[in-house]
Amino acid sequence: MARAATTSDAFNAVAEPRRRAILSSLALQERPVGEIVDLLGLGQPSVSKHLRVLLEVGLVNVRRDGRRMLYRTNAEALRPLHEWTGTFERFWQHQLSRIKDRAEGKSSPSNDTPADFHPGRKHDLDRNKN
Amino acid sequence: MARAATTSDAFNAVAEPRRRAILSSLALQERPVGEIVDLLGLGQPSVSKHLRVLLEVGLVNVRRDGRRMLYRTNAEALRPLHEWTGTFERFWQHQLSRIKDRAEGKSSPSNDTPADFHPGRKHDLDRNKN
DNA sequence: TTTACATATTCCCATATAGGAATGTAATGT
DNA sequence: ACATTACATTCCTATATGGGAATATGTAAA
Repeated sequence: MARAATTSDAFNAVAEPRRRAILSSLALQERPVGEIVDLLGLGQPSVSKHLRVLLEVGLVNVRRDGRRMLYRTNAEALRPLHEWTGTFERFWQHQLSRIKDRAEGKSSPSNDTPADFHPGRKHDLDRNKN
Repeated sequence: MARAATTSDAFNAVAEPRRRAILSSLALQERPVGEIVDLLGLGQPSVSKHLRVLLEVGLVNVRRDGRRMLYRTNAEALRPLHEWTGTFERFWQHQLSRIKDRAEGKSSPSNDTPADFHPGRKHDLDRNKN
């Protein structure tokens, strides 16, 4: 099998650095495609295609304004990522505090297994794949 | 150009769901490969290859114990991911309060909320193979 | 209508998968 | 030495990708 589609979930979508750059540029304000092209110095078709991927996984929204399409980041779609990585937070905190604890003669605290990420609902975009 | 290598960074490495499962299973304690194979029900070569990817981006560590290789998650390598997604946190918090405000009947002064537009409702996105 | 502008889509293709089978390699046991 | 255990690597292949050029689509202006 090949790699999972970039449109399969937010994890795959943000694996591409330009898409992360696009998301950052659209977090504060919506922008037309051409502005993203100028800002990031990418080709227009390339930006359009990246936006399409982001749109399919719900990471951005669009609305039309005349002949322009205004895109905007939908931060909510990044929460699964933040929460999954957050499951590991105490492990790296542990490492930092372990040195201190050791110096203070404390015993190691409780542990629990990080959650497996449940992909949850995919967008209802893949109706076409049988 | 093709897609970036899975080994190019943590973002690409964790895009694969099995690798995320592996990371979760190794966060708490180190395990030999065979145990991961049993736990996740994957093929041994497959697990070895995933571990190799994770190792290359620093998401796991290894140490040899006799004929076994004991792997362990290095949570620290997930911090960049957590921090990057964290930069968007205030945006989804913003959205949540907006939703709450609406549910509580508070009036929203101006319409700074771009109409939520989701593709795939009107037309089917034909994702055909060429 | 004709033209210009803004964006989306198509075509082409070199590249990196991910899985399974087969095989290689290292360490241990007898 | 030989068999066994535990992993790693190689070979094979269908598939999705991302970029650029060319083209299509859609909307507004002349």
